[in-house]
Formats: sequence, structure tokens, C-alpha cells
Amino acid sequence: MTDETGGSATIGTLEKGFGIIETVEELESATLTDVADEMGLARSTVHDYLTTLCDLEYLVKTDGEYQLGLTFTRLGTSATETVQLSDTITPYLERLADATGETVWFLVEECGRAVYLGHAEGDQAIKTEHSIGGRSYLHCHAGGKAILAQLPDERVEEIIDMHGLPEITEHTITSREALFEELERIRERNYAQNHSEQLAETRAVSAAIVVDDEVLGAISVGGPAHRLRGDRFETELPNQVMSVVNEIRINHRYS
Amino acid sequence: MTDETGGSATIGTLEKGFGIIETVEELESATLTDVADEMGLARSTVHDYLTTLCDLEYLVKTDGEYQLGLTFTRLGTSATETVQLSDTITPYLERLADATGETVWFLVEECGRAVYLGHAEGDQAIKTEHSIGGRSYLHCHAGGKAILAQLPDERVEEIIDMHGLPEITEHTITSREALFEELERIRERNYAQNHSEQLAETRAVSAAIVVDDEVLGAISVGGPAHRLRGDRFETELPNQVMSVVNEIRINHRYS
DNA sequence: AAAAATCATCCGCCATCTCCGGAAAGACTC
DNA sequence: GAGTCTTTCCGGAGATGGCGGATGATTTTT
Repeated sequence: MTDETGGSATIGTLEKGFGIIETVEELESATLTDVADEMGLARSTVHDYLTTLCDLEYLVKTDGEYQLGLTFTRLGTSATETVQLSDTITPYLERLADATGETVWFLVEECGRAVYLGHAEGDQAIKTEHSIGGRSYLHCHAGGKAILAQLPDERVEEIIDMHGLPEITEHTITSREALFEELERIRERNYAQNHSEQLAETRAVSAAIVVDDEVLGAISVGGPAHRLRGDRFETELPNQVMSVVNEIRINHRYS
Repeated sequence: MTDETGGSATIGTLEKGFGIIETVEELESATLTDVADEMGLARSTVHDYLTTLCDLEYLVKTDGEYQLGLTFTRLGTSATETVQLSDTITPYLERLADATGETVWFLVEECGRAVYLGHAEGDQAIKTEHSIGGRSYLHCHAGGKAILAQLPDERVEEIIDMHGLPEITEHTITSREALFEELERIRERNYAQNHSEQLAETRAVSAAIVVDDEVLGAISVGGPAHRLRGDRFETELPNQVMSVVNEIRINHRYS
């Protein structure tokens, strides 16, 4: 099988099946031919897969178009629930969003990437392009860097080996040295900043949630660079974020 | 394959793969042997599946235990987004929850079953055992009956043929005649009630959201029977629910 | 600390099931 | 109603999933 990421999956049928599911996800709504063309497979083959997935209720067919079934909504809920804090974090996010007026995210690390799991928006919050379950790189993200700073160096190396340090904007950290220096600085201050490293004109402040040497995730506050600057960016927001994170840690210990 | 619902899937490998995923979901966290025992498959077989699913990042392995990966969170978000209203419904649910103090749900029909997609809790709300993406039967649910009442009779017959009319409590409607009479009554009044048909001592009021002859879902307000009775249950709550549903319909038309 | 037991991983052959071409059936257009 | 496109059905050939058995890793027992 021609495979972009070189995954050495032993069971090709599963790879193909999920490939079809992800194709349907990207197209949002797709016909048999759409999927077959997109994946370069024979229509009869795709037909077998699609009917199977419909029988299993992972896809639904409406007016000749296939869509993701709501079984994924259930699995998504289950997957999210396996993450610690996921069920208790929302009030904290909302409080921080109210206090700062900006966009607040809760994110965790999985497979070397950041996954967005919760968010709240203050009254001045900018539109965010991310959604629950969305992913981004760790190295160009305040929350991502806050998490990396808490991981052992060899794990950080592993992650860099997996994903590299792709340059997302001109300010993205792209060398190992610079990244490790940055992580050291973050460890000293206990919070991380993002200076337009992921998206131009956008900044963020974040702190990791660490309980018993385990990194449970990070909380970040982000917004337009013209609002996040000076004392607010350097002192006020970091203190607000760290204060909430501290509260979460304490409450999590006794639960 | 021993299969409870008699699905005639053509591609067995997919059925097995998703079976393993659902096993991991049920066990929340499982070892290779757990899954193999649960499914009655050889360990070597399960090993192949689990490593493949980890390579594809649908499962993650932590300390020798497999769990659902957060990729399902993303797919769940995508699946939910394919449903109309899913992105705009929350404020309405919250308003209704505030006004009534009870538990409010938004649900839709898929494959002949009710799927819970949104909820909000008032200050007196009882603990609910459902979660986002969870399913229940249509015939024993206020929202489910409200939806059924809007579907063509032949579709209702189809759904009964698929799932039957299982008796969940002693008050559940279990005969076709009684159900069709109930649906007729619902059509006359434009709202549905649940008299402990799904859970003892629990009642609910619901109305379907219908736009251009298409049933988009239903909103239900539920709570303990001792609070949902008399005029409140017969007039007040139905009016509150129908009022919100009406508002949703109007706003949805012009969007 | 050695031994035993348990669990995860690797290997290779056989039986099975995927995969696709081609044909038939259905849907839509003009 | 003829023509075009799409979906569905079918059967054979070749690829691959499935499992037993062996090896290595880890934990538990004595």
C-alpha cells in the first residue's frame, strides 16, 4: 500500500477501512464514486467497505451520500473520558475566560502532538480555527511548550524525531538547541509564552498541569498580539493562568 | 462471527477491528489478554489488530494497557457537526434548563434509535445516566416519541421491525396499536410526554423540531415524577418546550 | 534470589477472504 | 425512450489474515 506516513500496519484492511472513514470525514458527505476516486480503489471494493461500515453503523447513508455516523460521537465521548480532568476542567476554563476576556484552551499530549480537549471564550475572544479533538504541533504552541518542558529530555527528542520541528510561521522555533533553551526558560518561570509561533499576530500564555510528576495537560490563554503585550502579557496573564492551574492541581489531588 | 444484531457485514476484518475497539471502550483500559479473552480470539491475532490500531493512532498504549485514542474525539466532533442545529442548540438548551430547573436534552434519530447530542442542567436537575452520543430506544422516550410522531407510518413500522418494542419499565408502550394511538395524540397536541416509560419515577416533556417537513430532532425536559405533575406537567412545561422549539425553528429557517 | 508463571512479541504456513473485472440493475438526463 | 452514469452483484485468483508454536520480557511465588 502506498502510505504517506510510513506506518507499518500489519492489517491492511483496517488501514484501508479507516482511510475510507477519514475520506468521508474530509469530504463531509461523499458518494461511493467520490471515495473510490479519492482513494484510487475499484468501486466494487469501496462498495464492500461502505456497506460493511453502514451495517456496523459507523457510517450512515442518506440520499445516496455517506456520512460519519453518530457512533463516533459516542466513541469520542468515551475517548475523552479516559483523559484525567476532562470532566472537571470546564468551570476553570470558563472562569479564566471571564477573567481575561480571551480564548482559553485545555490541551493534552498524545502521540507527540497537542490535542485540544476543552475551551471557553471570553467576551473579547477571537474566532478560533480549532475544534475539540483537533491537533497541532507541540513546539509552536504555548501549551505544547509548557507540556514539553515537563517531559524528560529523551521523550522530547523522541517527539522531535517523530514530527520534526516544522516552520509554521517565521517565528516558529525550528532548531533543537533553541527549543531546549526555551524549555529551560519555561521550567524556570513555570509558564510558557507563544510569540506568533503558530499564527501571525497571535500570542498566548500557558502553564502545564503537573500532579505527582505526571503531566496531565496544559491550559493556555490566547489572543491578538496587540492586546497581549507589556505587563499584561509578561506578568498579569501568567499569574492568572498559574493561579488557576494551581487550583486545579490542588483540587485534583483530593478527588 | 457470533453477532447479536445479525449484521451481514461483507468485510469481516472491519467487523473484528471495530469489535476490538468497542471492547477496549467497554473495558476503558485493557491489556492484550483482556481483549483476547473477551472476544475469544487467539492472542497473536489480537496482537496484530492492536498494534495496527496503535500505528494508526486509533488506540494508544500506556503502561501495557490499551485505551481509545483521541482521534475518536476528533471523529466524534466531525460526526456531530454533520448534524444540523448541533452547533447552535446549546444556548437554547441552557435557557430552557434555567427556566425549568430540570435536565434538558437535545436528541436526534439515527438508525431507528435516539442519540443524545446536547444537554443542559438546571439548578434542580437530577443526575442523568446518559452522555453525549449515548443511545436509547425511541418508543420509551418523550423525545423519541415526538420524533416518531413526525415520521411517516411506514418508517415507524420499519423501526419497530428493526428494534421491536422492548419493555423497559412496566409503563413502556409495547404494542404497535398503542404506540400508533400515542403518536396520533402527540400529533394533535404537538408535544410528547413520558410517564416513567424508560425509568421509574421519571417523567419528561418533549417536542420535535420540524423544518420543511424534515425532522431535525427533539428537545426534552425531564425530571422526577413528583415534580413533573399536575398543571406544570400538562401545560406549563409543554408550553415552555414548544416555545423554545418554535424559536429554534424560526431562527434556523433564516440561517 | 531462583524458579515459576504469566504475558507480550515474533515467525511461518495454510485456509480464507479480500479485491477487482465484468456484467446486471437502477437512477438520472435529454 | 434511448443513452449515460452510478450503484450493486458475482465469481475466480491471489494476497493476507489467523493461529499454533516458539522466543523473549516481566512479574509473582516460594
